[in-house]
Amino acid sequence: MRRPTLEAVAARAGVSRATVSRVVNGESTVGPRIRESVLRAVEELGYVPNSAARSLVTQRTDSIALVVSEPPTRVFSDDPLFSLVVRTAGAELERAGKQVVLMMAGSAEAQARVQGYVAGGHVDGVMFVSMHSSDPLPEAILRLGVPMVSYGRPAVAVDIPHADNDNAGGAERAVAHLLGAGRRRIATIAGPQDMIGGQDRLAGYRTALEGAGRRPLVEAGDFTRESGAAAMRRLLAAEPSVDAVFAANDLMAIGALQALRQAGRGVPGDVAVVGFDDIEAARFTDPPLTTVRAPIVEQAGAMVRLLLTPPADRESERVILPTELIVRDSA
Amino acid sequence: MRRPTLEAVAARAGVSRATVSRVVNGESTVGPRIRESVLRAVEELGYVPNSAARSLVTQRTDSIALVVSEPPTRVFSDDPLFSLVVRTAGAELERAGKQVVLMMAGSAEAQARVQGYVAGGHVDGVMFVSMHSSDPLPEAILRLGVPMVSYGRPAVAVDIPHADNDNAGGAERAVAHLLGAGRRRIATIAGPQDMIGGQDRLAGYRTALEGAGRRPLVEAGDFTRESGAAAMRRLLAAEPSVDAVFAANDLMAIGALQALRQAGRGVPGDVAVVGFDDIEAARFTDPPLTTVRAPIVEQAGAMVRLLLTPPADRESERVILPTELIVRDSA
DNA sequence: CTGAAAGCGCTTACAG
DNA sequence: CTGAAAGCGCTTACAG
Repeated sequence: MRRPTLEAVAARAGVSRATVSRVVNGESTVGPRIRESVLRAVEELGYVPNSAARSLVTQRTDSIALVVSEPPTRVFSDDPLFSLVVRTAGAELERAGKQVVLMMAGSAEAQARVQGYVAGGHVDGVMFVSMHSSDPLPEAILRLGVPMVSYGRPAVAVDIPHADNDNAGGAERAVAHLLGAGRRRIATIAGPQDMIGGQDRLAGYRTALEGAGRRPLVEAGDFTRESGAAAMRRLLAAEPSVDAVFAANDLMAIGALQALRQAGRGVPGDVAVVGFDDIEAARFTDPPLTTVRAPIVEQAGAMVRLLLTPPADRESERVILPTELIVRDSA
Repeated sequence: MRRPTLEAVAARAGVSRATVSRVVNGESTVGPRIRESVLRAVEELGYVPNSAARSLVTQRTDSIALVVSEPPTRVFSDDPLFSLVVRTAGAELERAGKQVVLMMAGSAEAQARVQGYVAGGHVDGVMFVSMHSSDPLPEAILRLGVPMVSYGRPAVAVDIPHADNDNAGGAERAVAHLLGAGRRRIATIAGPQDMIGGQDRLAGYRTALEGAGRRPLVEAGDFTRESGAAAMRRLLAAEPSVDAVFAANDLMAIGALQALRQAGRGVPGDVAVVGFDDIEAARFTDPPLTTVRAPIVEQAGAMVRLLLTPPADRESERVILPTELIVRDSA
């Protein structure tokens, strides 16, 4: 079942291939009669342009790579961040007539594959999600001259247009809330320090605490529930007097909630808990989680728009979205 | 910064384009000296084949479309099923040298786009995730003659190779567990009935209940936490004596847990709750959720292998994976 | 407004 | 084992 070609349509409509091409691509310089009959032939034959042929001559692919740089450990975690970013960006890109090629880049092998793919001219641009500071891809793609953008400020030295949110400010506000409620020993469960989100949220925590003349108390996690629970247990062991904890994301806050419950500590009575992200699960914990809302959907949209806008037309190479404290019952 | 072509490599190595092509594609019929010098030229020039040109002549694309057929309402839900399936399938496909093109098909417009894309010869195969019974795509793609597979038994009349899990059996086992624990009034929060998972899990519930001579009590949800909470409230209002509920997925079970908490009912004391899927969140609820484990990762892997295996070499066109009851504290 | 022709960068029979 | 040549299905100056 061979697909019909331009040639076939031309023959059927009794015109040249050039004319069919013009009609198919919506050029206005074709007479109405002819356009009409070409359209009919296209319809009858069920013609759809062969994209490989088209992209060979136009040097465009209308495809964008969405690169998720997560190591295997986190690949099977169920952080909703990925679904949300991937699906929002995907839908927006599709609306713009672009296709989304999803690429995992969590190992050196996978990174090499991504690089080869981009070098092979498969895509017109690349979007980075969840970048780590050791990621060699941005540098490599910069050399290839392919446009790129990043979800969040890049964790590497390469300067990449990006959409971020005010991670540090959000963290500061969370801690200020805890301080304002009279909490004295405020700990944090920090995220991975090779990621911007992890770094900035920790920085915000430190700023707020130090501004109040208090000493920081930090345990690190890796953004999974499991690691949040483990960090909370360490915190409880190291500093039994802890009466509040700011977790760098909601998943870790959920883990902390569980560890607290198992240790017999009441929330927020004994220990107040604040998360970050405001994922849907935050409304269903017991007690419902106070958290900092990260505008994930908006941020993904902004990133896509950045990539779709030619550099000359961009108002700015970076957009920073505000975060907002959502007070529920856990703090 | 034009990328080097075959031509350039050939010139540099002092051989014909045909020879370079053979070396690049790993054919064994090239003399070692020549191969050596071609490889050197490739290296020096940083040559990477242009995939559009290659696919124009080979008629292959080495790309696979992963079609997620969710309507907007669920697009922004954070069901981890999608991340898991998308990322597992993606990683496996990449390992096989295929690229994954992610496509959302939640509206008629989006469906048309997918169809056009597949018709345009962009992909060698398509994988359906989360299919609804009204989906016109399987039929359309069948006509195009492009190979396809489905995650779960297809919800449409088209016969598609697929990897499924034993949804009905799992549901039966869940209800049997409840019956065995002496529960008398066992309700279910069913999933969408235009999806196979929703249908089969409800069927399993009915089979088990009727086998025990009990009357079914059904409220429907749409697989979101919110809908699970709402269904639980309706159940409580309609039948205050309900002492157990089987939710067709964990997210709805989590919603039910919240509604029960708000209604002052103890779990499992007053009402036992069983979910389905065993997503990571199930281990972090209060109390931890008893649920039926769906082998999501294995199922995604099986689906990929099905697509990658030529029809003639397949042992079967459908693989059904077992489910397992995971007993925690909620039932 | 329409067409003839060149060319995008590869692969693959076909000769030798 | 290697090369000359045709051809994959399009688009786009260039003429007219």
